[in-house]
Amino acid sequence: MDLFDQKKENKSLTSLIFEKIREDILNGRYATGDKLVEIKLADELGVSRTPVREALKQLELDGLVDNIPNRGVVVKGISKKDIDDILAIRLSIEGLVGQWSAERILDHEIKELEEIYDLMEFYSQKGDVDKIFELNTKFHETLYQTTKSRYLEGVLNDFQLFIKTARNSSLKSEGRIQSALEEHRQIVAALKNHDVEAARNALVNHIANSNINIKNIVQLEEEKLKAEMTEMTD
Amino acid sequence: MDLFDQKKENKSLTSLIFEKIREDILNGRYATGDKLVEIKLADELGVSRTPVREALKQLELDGLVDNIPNRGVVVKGISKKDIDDILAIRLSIEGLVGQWSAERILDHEIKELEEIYDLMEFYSQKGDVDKIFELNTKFHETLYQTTKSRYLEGVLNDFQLFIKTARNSSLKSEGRIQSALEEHRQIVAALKNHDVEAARNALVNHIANSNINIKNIVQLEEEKLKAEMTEMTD
DNA sequence: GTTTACAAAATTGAATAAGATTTAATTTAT
DNA sequence: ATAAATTAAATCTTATTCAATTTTGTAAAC
Repeated sequence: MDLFDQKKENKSLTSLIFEKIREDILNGRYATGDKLVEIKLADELGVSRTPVREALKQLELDGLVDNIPNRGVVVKGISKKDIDDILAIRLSIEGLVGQWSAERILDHEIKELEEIYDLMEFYSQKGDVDKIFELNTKFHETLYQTTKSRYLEGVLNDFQLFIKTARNSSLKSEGRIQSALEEHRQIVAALKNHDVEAARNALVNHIANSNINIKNIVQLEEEKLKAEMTEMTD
Repeated sequence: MDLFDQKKENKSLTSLIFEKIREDILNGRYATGDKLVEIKLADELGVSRTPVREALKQLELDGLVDNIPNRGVVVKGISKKDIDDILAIRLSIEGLVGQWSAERILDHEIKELEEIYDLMEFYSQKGDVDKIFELNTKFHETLYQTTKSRYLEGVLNDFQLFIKTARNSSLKSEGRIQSALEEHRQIVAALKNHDVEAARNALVNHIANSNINIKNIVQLEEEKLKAEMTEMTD
């Protein structure tokens, strides 16, 4: 595989492989229960076992795989229950994001959020969903940065990544992009005024709405999957 | 070093080394900015470079060290600001712990918490502070388990570990053990009744008090340190 | 005295080999 | 057919090697 021929951005092979496998798990290429064999992955990626092992050890810490000593690693992945859990935890933290961000955000960060907002508006008019996905993720990542808390940022970035697929499908549902845009607008406005309470409310409101939407989508997709399954056996 | 002569509990060398170095960082044996050289650590621990490398990669993901490609890893550690951050985040999540625990706790888990509580009471009468530290950590770990949420559990266990030192010193302050015991009692009582609101309140109250205490201790210790520093230069 | 240049040393990154250990699968013996 | 023994497969760990990169030490140049 030529993915790793020229190393990018001064990153180690290990971290590239880590991100690749993580992506493959979160995108569903590897399903829960799949066994990840070091030498297979190494051959597949065209590297030696060493960086693969290191990446797998990191994935273990990330909770995406189980590493049973002397037996190897199996994929854990993200279940529907996991998504529910993450959404609830996220909801109970995002108020703090609003508070800290309103207190600590810098002028250039406000500008950055405004730019992302404008771009989202632009691409929503063009109907470019992929760009919107990307910008939506970036909006929240940038927001997390403004809190100046590496722990808050770390936890929420992880969560965001874990539920990425569900989040993206949810944005496709009727009218969600428009409402999300309006919610983003309110968040930015509150932050611009450094209004702690307004920022808290705007963020909690946004995440609560997002959660409802994501849960609906996950539910729908599960039912669709079930219908397909019964169709198969009929 | 004979720490790793006979491997414990079916754990890999890598994870033992990971825990050892993490412990050394959190206990202050390695200070922020210290460089961790693979071969030195390997010699020190009497193992080869490979498991040390894997452990360091895990520590990087844990946020306790920075890994700069081709330059090595340096210790990040936990600053006073980090502790403040973690306390605030913890406070905003623990309500959820109360809720989920009250909804999902099993009978045998209630018994387990009661036993830990009884033991803490016993050792507090004996004045065995180390045992109390241990039991206090165990109480909260057990509590996190009862939520049946691997993410909530994971995040909070990490946080608890990161602020372990501060938490322990805080328990030493006058009367804190007694008040903490009373708060634990209220938590268990609420959980036993599966009373969601009461559990939320009891937990938020406990964590809020704990936070105040920890902040005071951290503040005091910092001032003491500063006083010593100026004493040196006088 | 400070800076610059360059070679040497040290460290990490990655690959590979090899033996030990553990687990899983297969065969053999009863 | 079950139990025991053997074989096979995969991981764990050590060890060695080479390349790439950074750091250090030294000397020349300003």
